[in-house]
Amino acid sequence: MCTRVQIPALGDTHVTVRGDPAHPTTDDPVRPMTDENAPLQPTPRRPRRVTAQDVAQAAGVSRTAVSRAFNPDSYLDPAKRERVLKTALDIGYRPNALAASLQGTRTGLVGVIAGDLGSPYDSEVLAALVASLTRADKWPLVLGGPDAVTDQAILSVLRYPLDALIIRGGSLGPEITATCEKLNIPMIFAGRIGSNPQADSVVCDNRAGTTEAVDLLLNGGRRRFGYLGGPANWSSERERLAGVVSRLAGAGLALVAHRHADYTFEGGRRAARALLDTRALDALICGNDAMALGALCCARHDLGLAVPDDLALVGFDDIAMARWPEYRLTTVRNPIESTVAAIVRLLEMRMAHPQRPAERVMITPTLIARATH
Amino acid sequence: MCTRVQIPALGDTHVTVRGDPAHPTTDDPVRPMTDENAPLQPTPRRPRRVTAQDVAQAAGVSRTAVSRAFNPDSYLDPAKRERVLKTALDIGYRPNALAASLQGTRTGLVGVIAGDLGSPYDSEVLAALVASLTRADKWPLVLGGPDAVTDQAILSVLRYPLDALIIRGGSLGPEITATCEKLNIPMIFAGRIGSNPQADSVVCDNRAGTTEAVDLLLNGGRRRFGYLGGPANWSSERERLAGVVSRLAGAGLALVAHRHADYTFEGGRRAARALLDTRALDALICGNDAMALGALCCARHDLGLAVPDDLALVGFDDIAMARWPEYRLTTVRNPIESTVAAIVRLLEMRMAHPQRPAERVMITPTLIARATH
DNA sequence: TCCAAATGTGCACACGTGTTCAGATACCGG
DNA sequence: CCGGTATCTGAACACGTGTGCACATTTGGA
Repeated sequence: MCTRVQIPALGDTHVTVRGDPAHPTTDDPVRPMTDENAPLQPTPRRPRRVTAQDVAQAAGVSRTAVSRAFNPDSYLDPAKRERVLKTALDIGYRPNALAASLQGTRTGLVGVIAGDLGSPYDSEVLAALVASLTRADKWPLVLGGPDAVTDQAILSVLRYPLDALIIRGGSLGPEITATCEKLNIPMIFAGRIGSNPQADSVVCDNRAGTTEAVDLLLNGGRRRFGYLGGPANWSSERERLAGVVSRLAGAGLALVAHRHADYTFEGGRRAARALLDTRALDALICGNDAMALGALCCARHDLGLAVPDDLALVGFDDIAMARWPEYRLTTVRNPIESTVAAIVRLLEMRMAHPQRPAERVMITPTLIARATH
Repeated sequence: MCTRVQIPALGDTHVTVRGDPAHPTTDDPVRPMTDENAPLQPTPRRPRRVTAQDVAQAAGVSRTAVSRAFNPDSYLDPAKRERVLKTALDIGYRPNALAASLQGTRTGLVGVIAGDLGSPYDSEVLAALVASLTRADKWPLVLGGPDAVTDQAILSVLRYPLDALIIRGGSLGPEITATCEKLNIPMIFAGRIGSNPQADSVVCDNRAGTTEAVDLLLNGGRRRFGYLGGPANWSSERERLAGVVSRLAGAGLALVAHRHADYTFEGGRRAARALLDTRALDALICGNDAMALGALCCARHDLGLAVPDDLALVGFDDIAMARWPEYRLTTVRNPIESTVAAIVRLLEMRMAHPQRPAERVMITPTLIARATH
């Protein structure tokens, strides 16, 4: 009953505002019946939004003038423009970016595929990326979370006319890539070699990173190396491993032990246990910091090893916690700021020159020596 | 002159594109000239997208049929539907969700204001929220990062017809709230009392949380309490403080010391130093876990205090690191899963019943006793 | 005073989609 | 074979915006 009264009221403003979409009133006789099974109607339509037409009417100008008032490039009498903007503010009008995008303008929407967001490093990157995109007037449509980044989900998000798609984490089926290309949505890969080399990408020089780590430990006199990596099928992971192996080979050494886990603290802790139980190692290099911290925890608490005396430990990424006094983890910094800056730069270049050849930015990691080596 | 030439050329391909996307060749005679001052043209238009019309042409059906093929509610001959979907897949067509939303359908876009994303708890909540929204077929437009959530940014994002706006962190100017209401965009507040009580909100029972923490410490024989809080103007912060103060008062006690910091590890560490230097406390309650960990670090390393023997320490939130063996922080869990579930539920209810009265969900935190009390 | 140039404005179209409505086609009983 | 009905389909409109083009108005100079 209450709603009955309210809806015509709404419809009333509705009617006066526009020409005459008399829908609501025509529907009314039916409403009382449908009210009960309201849940049945699948999705109630979005309530009407204030439009440029409304502003025009309120300000006594043409709709065109309203449009021009909001676009600095178009000409409009300054006084009139001010008046329009004033009344727009009053009645709470915002130009509908979606309707505008039908004209061929950019949408400003950028898809961001963020992976499972489980690891602290991923979270830090996402935070920095979101902040940078916001500053660059690009609005990130974020896809992420454990098991949430399915092909289905990506296809759904591709229904929106995105200016670009940033892939950082998660893997992309080939049909997704193909769809993107057909839809003319440029892709920017970050963190892993782009599966198709004709897309922009930002990659870390993973080999150089772990090579440097091995060097540090060799100089420290370590000889019996272990490696604790992430999922073996990730290309970045393979590169990190390759850096370790090849540098060791250069010194006439080979890995004593070697294992893959899931890039998490707990996973690292468990895998480290299996790796260290034999006490055959004096150095352990980890594929990321979360696992390195897990390994550190394992060494200290589960096995009673002294770090770095009994065991040297090096991580990868340099997450915030690696700096914390409890850990002071020696690690290879995978610099977030430069990575994000590179992504945004590639994005802006791509927007400005859609046809330019793909660029690949290589980020050089730096060794951060702290207290675990 | 150059632009003069280019515009007809563009218009030309534009027309022919339907059948023949001959862009490059037609443009070619002009390109060499425009290439030089290409940066001058402000924003090149978004390249054309495959449309339903293209599919219709390719499949030899009407555009209407294509539309129907993608909407299960509309009727279409099954064989024809299949053929349409097939060719759509071939040429990589996806219905344009934005154009569709002009019809009044929901956009599926949800704004998420995530605050500065500095704290681990915020990141964890964001990750969980993004994942849940993805599963609920809602696509989050995330705004966050230090200094990135300005009123200007929020107004920008309001140009998109959002189905709803989720505010968790950051503060909202009153004019933003007003604009949202005028635009008919429902708001859902999480983590703090909604500034306007007629909006949906999910709040944690902060008072109950810190009350329970004080109880635990009182039972443990502590008497000289300190409190280390976050920014004093946050309502959630005030409630946590109030819980401490009032429970202490109930026991005939008062806070010995009391300080505000910025909710970060380092901030907590510094503030704890100032707070603990006098050694007048035997219990310290912190407004969140990050600061509690900082305080723990300070107690152990900077001051050489034994925790919990010299000092009991309790945090708030229960972030992942609180569980780590290095810390084993006793804390008040601010449950992420229930919070996010509540947000999504409120969102779905609001979508289904736009006119329903505002609901406020209270989340009850639970004390997690670990090793610092 | 008159004309050309400059300035300001509104009409009308386009964008890509969902949906209504009337018309076309197939089916079936008489 | 005919008429009625159920099934299927395409033309046309609406959604909210940007913009080219033509027209209206003002300005300046001779």
